[in-house]
Amino acid sequence: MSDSPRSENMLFLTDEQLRKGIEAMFFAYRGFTADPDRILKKYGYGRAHHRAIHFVSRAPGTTVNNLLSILGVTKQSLNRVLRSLIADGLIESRVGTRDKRERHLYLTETGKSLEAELSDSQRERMRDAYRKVGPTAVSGFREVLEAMMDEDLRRHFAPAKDKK
Amino acid sequence: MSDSPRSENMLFLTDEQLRKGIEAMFFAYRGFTADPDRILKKYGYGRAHHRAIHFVSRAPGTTVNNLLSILGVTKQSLNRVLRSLIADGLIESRVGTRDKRERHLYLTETGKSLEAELSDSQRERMRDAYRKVGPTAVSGFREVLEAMMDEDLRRHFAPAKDKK
DNA sequence: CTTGGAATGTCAACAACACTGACATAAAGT
DNA sequence: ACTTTATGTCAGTGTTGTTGACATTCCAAG
Repeated sequence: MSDSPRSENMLFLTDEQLRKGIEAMFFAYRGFTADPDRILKKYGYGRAHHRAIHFVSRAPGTTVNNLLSILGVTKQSLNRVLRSLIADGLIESRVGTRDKRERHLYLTETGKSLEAELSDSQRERMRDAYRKVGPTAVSGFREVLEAMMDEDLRRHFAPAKDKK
Repeated sequence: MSDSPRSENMLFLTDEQLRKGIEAMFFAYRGFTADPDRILKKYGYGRAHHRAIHFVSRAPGTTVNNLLSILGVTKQSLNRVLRSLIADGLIESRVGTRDKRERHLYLTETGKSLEAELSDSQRERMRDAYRKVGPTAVSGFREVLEAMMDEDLRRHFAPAKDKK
């Protein structure tokens, strides 16, 4: 391998290419959060509320502790957000039946409707982007994202991926 | 095309697939910023400082106004960050020669060294992810990201892409 | 030349949301 | 009984966004 047969395949690993990837990530994430941010502002909420709503919607009945480990914030920080969502009637907190220390979280009808409004807007942007580039690019996109996550995050993300 | 030959190619546009893409974006971005965040904390800086340093490094001599339109924040917000970076001797602000209202920004040697430390760590993560998935996936990744940006952001991002 | 507006940047005050630390309560496990 | 776990709360702090007010500089119309 004197002439390094792989070298032509490694051009995407130059510092310049990587810098472009970094900036693309920055700008894309901004675009990605722009629509929900606009909607949230109407209701006086922020991104933290969106994340809580999203993951409660994805896993109804989840506990506060579950949410904490997924979101990776402190309980004080999460609690401030949950308190306002519960007070406003978007999230319902039920004391656990088996373990009464736990609080299980559910979206109310109002909560579901905000969740739908938020995820519709975000899905629409993602759908537009996906449609533009086609399934092959999308699959590459997902591969890179998963490779970029921390290992412990991947666990939360795709727990049922081994059914291949 | 009575049986819709494209339908099998549209499976990646289901709500479930889109939701997964949304979450992947969330988790990947967190991993993406984790390393720089750790480094920045050592010096008492935050993400805003990173962004300022990054774009000053990319375009030395840029003006505050330029930076504002790229970063999409208010000038007051940027100014606080710039002030501390200038006070700490990481960025140098030179009054414009042609237009004395403008301030042109440059990294000092100290600034360059922090920039290198930050971008090295971020590039390393991106390089690892890229290596894992290969050039085809990377190209798809970049395509989706660019499609997901806002149009006005894409302008800042790839101004010299027409040399095809 | 002067005056007034536009562009550029700075300072001050405030809000959102993350953090740490300390503490309270209730329930479960040993 | 004692410890651990799950949750919630209070107080304080830091980063980063916001708006408002203001200073400086440039430029162009009178």
